Amino acid sequence: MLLSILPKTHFLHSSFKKKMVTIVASVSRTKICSLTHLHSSPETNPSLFLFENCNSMDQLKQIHSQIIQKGLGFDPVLHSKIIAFCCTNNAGCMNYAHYVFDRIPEPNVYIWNTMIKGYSRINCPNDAVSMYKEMLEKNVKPDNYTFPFLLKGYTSDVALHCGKLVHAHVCKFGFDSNLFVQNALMCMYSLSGEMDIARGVFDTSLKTDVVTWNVMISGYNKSKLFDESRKLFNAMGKKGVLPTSVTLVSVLSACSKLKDLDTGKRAHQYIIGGKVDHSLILENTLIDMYAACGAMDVALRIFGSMKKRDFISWTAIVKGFVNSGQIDLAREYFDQMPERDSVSWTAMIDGYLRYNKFKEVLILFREMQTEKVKPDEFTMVSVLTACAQLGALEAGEWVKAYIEKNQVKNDIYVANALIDMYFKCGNAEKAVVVFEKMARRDKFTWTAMIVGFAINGQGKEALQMFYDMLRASIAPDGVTYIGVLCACTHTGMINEGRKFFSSMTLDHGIEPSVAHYGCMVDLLGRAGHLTEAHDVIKKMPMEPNSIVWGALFGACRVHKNVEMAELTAKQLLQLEPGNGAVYVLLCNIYAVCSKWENLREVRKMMMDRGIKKTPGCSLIEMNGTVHEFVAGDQSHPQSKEIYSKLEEMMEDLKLAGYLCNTSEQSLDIGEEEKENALNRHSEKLAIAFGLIRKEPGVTIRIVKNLRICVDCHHVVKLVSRMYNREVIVRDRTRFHHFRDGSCSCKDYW
DNA sequence: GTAGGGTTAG
Repeated sequence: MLLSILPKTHFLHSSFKKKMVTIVASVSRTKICSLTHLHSSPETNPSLFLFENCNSMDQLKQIHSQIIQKGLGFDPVLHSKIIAFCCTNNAGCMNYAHYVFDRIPEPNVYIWNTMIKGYSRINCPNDAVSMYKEMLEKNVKPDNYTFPFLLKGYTSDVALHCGKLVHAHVCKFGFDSNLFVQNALMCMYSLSGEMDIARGVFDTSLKTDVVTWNVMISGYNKSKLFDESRKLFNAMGKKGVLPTSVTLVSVLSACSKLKDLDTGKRAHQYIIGGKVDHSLILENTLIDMYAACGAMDVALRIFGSMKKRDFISWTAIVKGFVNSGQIDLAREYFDQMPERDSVSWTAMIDGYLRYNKFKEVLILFREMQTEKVKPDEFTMVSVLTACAQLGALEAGEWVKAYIEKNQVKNDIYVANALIDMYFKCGNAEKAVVVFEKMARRDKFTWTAMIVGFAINGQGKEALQMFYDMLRASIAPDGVTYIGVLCACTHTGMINEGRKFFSSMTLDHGIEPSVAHYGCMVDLLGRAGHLTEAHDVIKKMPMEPNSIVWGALFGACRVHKNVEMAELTAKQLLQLEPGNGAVYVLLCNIYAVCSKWENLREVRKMMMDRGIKKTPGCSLIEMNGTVHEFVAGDQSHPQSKEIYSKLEEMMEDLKLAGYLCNTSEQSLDIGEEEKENALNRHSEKLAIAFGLIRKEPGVTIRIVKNLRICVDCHHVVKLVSRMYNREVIVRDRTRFHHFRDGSCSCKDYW
């Protein structure tokens, strides 16, 4: 457009140098070119000087127009200069470059290269590829510069799609032994995750330099093959190739992931020895490595001696304290940070998540918003996981809406976390909606669906998912099979469970872990096959842990088998002498079988050993806030109302024929007292609170830390019918969906 | 006349 309205060019002026000075003065307020510069210049093509200080497209266009005015419009060197500016300068514009390019009758390979480089630089690999193709069509042969420029702009998609073809061209045109081209090829293969091919190029290259090694090491890091990175670092040491700071950054990052303090220290030695340049990035990776390896003293020393720190330095320290379990210290440093980006916030949020401080996660997330830091997809995964753990559906829904409204990157991790959140909040329907909308599904997606259906008592759907997964050619892993076995357990599918247990090894080569044996014991035990379950324990190739024995123990309680319970309890207490739950469960069993003498013994044992039972605790969410109740809790601000509602509720139930089931009460006390204690169970308090505060017809959702007791289970069933209220209780192992007087678990839990 | 490599989080 601009060029078409420019005046026609005339002839070459004799006093060209003088004229150019006038041009410079007139075309721009910025003095592009100084007089001294001009005086010391060659007479041949003085307009080249104009480009030296040009720093905007505006200036470039004016220079261009003057060039045309002066009749230099056909000078190939000046064209190259214009294109080079557009293709390499930050202010450059590729559309303008292409415009000029199209007006060159026969561009040489240098100009083609520059155009390719330009498109790569602005991350338009497809345009770069088009240029390359056009160049071949015009019979211009690529040279050794062409391929590094072309490959530089590749994204992983383009690399996967046409990387190998370009590699073939490299060989065809005879550049496969050019060092720069080889390095570019390796870099391209690393990008598409094809490290084996990258390694092939590396191994066959006759000439290498330190960049070659750096490309390979960072490539292995990209593919999370940190052990290979370390091996290459060792190998380059043996070959006498000196690492640069780039090498060390990659190697230290790998050491951080591998928690390899020894290699990390060796890398550090190069820095101490002054063999490489210091940089902020290098210091940050050093801190990260020491912090990840638990050497917080060294990490802090480096941190303290740094002249300049950025939020990555601070975040590395916060993360280090999180790793070492010092969450309060992590918070102290976090609070002191002069600046925090979303990564810093996520590090702290993730810290709370890892130490099961889920409420703190939500609080911190809210704070993050008041500070106007935009959360990213990593933050969302952590927050959604916390919502899942809390069973906080409202908060989870809010996060989902936030993601959509703020266009946070909705990747496969976020979708997987959403599925998990919905299932752990007892909402299978919405989990399915997320699942169906996903463009890509991985092993974790399918496993989340299988486990999700399983814990929600939808065994058939879980197994259907498993078959769909196999049909989609996604290989299951050990965790997938935990879900499959769990689905069989929760719905009493014993034969299917047996079948899957053997097929996991036979068909998929997955060796059962202790957890899988635990599932089998649970499956058989719950169904009443106590002896067979015990046989599984006896025959398993590894030492049974407390979870395995615990599964059998639970089965003994359900099936009232005192003898095996005692045998199991003995094993359990050997493994975990301080586990209060075992004593409590043993008391329960004695109570169910009215063995009061034994019960008293166990209680005495508990007293002597100072063992306390884990207090039952129930959570209920109200308008995004999580309320927590423990048995007999009176700390809630609405406590009075809650207790009177609870009393009213129990009266209503009694009128409807409810009889208190105190059989599981281990206390050797009077019936009335037992009943009283039962009535104060945390889930009953939470339900009473829910009935007061939640509108009629709104589902009441409760999350309990322990297994729901027989009496509470019975009560909730009646509540669901009498008040026409859907109640969903998530206990330690699974969900109970109560509707119209019955429970999804079919009383099998 | 033009080339290549790096840090933090699931």
